[in-house]
Amino acid sequence: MPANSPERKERSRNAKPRIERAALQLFVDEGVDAATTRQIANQAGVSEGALYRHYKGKDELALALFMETHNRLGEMLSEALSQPGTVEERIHRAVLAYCTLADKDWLLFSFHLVSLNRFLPHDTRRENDPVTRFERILEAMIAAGEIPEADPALLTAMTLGIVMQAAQNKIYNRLPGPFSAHAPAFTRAILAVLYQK
Amino acid sequence: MPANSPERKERSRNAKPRIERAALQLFVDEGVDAATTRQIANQAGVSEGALYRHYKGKDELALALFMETHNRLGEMLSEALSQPGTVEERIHRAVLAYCTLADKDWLLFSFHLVSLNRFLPHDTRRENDPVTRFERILEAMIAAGEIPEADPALLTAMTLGIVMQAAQNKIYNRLPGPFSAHAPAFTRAILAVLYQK
DNA sequence: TCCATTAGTTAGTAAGCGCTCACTTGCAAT
DNA sequence: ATTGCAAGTGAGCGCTTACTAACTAATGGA
Repeated sequence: MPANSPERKERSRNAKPRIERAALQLFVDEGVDAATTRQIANQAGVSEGALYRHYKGKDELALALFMETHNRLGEMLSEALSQPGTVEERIHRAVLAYCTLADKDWLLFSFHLVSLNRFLPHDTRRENDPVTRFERILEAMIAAGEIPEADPALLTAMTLGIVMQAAQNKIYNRLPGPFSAHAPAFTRAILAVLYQK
Repeated sequence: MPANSPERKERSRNAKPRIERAALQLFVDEGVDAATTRQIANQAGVSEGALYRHYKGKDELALALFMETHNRLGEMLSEALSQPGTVEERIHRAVLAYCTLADKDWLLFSFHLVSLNRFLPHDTRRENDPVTRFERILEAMIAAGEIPEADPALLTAMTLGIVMQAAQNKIYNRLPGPFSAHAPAFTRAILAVLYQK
């Protein structure tokens, strides 16, 4: 043991991103409640207190990570669908945007998907979340006679389900490869449902 | 205060079902982890210890409630799909079975749906769960030439998504009325995806 | 009627949790 | 060099939680 290196303490830098990645992994694997702040800190190679330099607490951390995807998703969907073009083109743009977002950071995306039940309030009608926005677009398409008459809420559920359940199954390792590889299939399936009968 | 009724202790009967209903409600509303044993007992009008007469602990209670739906679902799906008939008839039977199960006890069904992420292990290939069973049926249909060639895993995800996302949206009060009211629409949409292009 | 068994109650405990706080460290501006 | 501040540390605190144990009440068959 050299006398000139007496117990150097290793102090870590860039704690914030390391905490976020560790938290995401644990939140997805164990669930937000089951993942403890100590686990997160250990996994991040950081002390527990560091978490509270950047977030008010565990809940705020989880919410911030969720909202990162949620807000971005809302924007991307709105933009993809409101741009001009045929129904086919607009749907395809939306599907592609969703898939690309998923592939860009699969862990962050997974967390959003498995946490929807926790963060979306169960009763109130939200006005601006991705689902509601999508429903409004379908309503407009029906009103414009671009797709056949149908219940917009039901159409929304079914078509979103096509893509979202596929993502769920990918989390369970039921679908290999990048998610966007299936984008054309999703688009075709959605159109088949929209134009059905 | 009458002297002949000195502090009658009200002891409750039928604790087990009362505990189960209270637990379901709290599990769905707050999440399994957030719902405490005390909350469950209070909501059930029962003492906390009563829970442990019937279940080893909170986790076992939650798992039992989940499995009640999960196993039954596997059976119903298998039966509906393996009975003889056209593809249309078999799919419609399966959809109807799912919807009927949902309507018969919506709370129990909701709990199953929102808890899939907690109870389905994330990595292993399960051999006999409802999703895998459904995928095998689709494989067989493709092999028999009853539906066009396609990736069975992807078809499974997309078609299940049609119904399951609709159920999710019903939990969020986005779809009014009984769930089975939409069964014909589900069947049509699924067939549109299966026969697509 | 008696007693064995099941079902429900109550008070309590140990463990684990999120979070705080006094402290240290490195960097940037002066 | 000096200093101010943002960032990181980790022991420990207060509180909640799931669970237990000793007890009591009801049930039903011999």
